[in-house]
Amino acid sequence: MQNRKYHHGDLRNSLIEAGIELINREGASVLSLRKVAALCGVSQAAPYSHFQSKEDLLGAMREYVIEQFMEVLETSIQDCKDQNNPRLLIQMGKNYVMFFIKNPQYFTFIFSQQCIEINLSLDGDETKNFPPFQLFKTKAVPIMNNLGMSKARVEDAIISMWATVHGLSSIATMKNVHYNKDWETKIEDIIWNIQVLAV
Amino acid sequence: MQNRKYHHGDLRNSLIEAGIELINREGASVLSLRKVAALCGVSQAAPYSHFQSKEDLLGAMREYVIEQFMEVLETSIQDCKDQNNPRLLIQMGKNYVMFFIKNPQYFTFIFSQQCIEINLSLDGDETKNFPPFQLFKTKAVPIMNNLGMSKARVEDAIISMWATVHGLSSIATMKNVHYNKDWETKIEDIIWNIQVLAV
DNA sequence: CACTAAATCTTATCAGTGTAAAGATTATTT
DNA sequence: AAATAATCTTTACACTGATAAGATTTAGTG
Repeated sequence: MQNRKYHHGDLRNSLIEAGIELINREGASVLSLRKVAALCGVSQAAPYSHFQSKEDLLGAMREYVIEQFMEVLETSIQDCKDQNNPRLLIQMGKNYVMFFIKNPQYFTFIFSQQCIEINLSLDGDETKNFPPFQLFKTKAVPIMNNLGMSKARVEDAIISMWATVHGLSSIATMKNVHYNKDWETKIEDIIWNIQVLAV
Repeated sequence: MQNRKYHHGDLRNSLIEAGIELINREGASVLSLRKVAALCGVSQAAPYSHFQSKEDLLGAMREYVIEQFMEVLETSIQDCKDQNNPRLLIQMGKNYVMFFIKNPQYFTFIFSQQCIEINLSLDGDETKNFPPFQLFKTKAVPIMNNLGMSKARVEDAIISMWATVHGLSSIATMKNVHYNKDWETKIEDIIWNIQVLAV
């Protein structure tokens, strides 16, 4: 990308992508603004024309990753014929975990900083809700209603299921985890232990 | 703690405790060796007489926290009369989550760096296994065997249950999480959604 | 077109960080 | 008591996030 031009042209996006490349290559803990700038061929202070702070760039990178994440989750919905089958939730959970297994650095990157807004209740403000969870909730509520569950139990079950899938992602992306089976084929069995789905 | 003596006397432990105090006060992301040293009243390079690197000190702090964590889990075992009742597992899970709700900084501190060794399989090397998981496994296996489950299903159920509890801790300790109920009274309901326990 | 204002980038420069080296001080061992 | 080891201080270096002042380019206005 290094051009002799004074103006880069698309520096904002380049910084985001360079940052993500560095995270995948070296990990988020050793990421520096200067490395990102160097990778884009600009000076150390150049990023400050597009981002107020390092945290601001990290926030934009996070949004970028979450968008990719959302695309993966949405395909798992479109691939399902019967939108009322609990299997849809399993498939979403599977794709949830597999996304982080395929991109191990992303899990801690997204969740380590505690800047994510989450509304666990069924009612309440959904505008600022963490999009992946918001999507899961939207799909899970009608399916669980369909199974004749009470509102309170639906809420519990949604939290329970998301916690399982989320925790599984956390565990599977740990560096020194020993598991002698293939996650892709096993995840489904593990998620099936949620009582709701076994009905 | 600041003494006029040249030798501190118990600097190694003081550094660990000061570091943990700073984590609880300001968070792990802004922790520096120099602040920890200053809090102990010693020079910036003094920690290097006891720890090879910052990461080395963080490792010792992590062990310290995990010990506290283990004590909490072990009391939940001793408080249970019937060691074969699945309720024991619920109680462990409850204490697992509540420990992190009471110490919100500890979750990311322990798990964000990926230095934890975990063996998910039922057989294999247990010596270097993450002690809290190792303890959970030891207690869960006989209880689940008692329920007449196959070895494969036991393994799945253990991972499933731990993932739920672990994920619940991750979610509950996020900074901007909105939940209009009391965790302490609700956790149990949520964990009960694991199929095994509902048998 | 010329001129101005805004946007973008560079070059210092700063305080704070982890870490290493060399030396000072105290404790331990012989 | 002397020698050795352990502990701590001082100094120094490279790297970091961030700011300020200035250079360069682009966009907008008459």
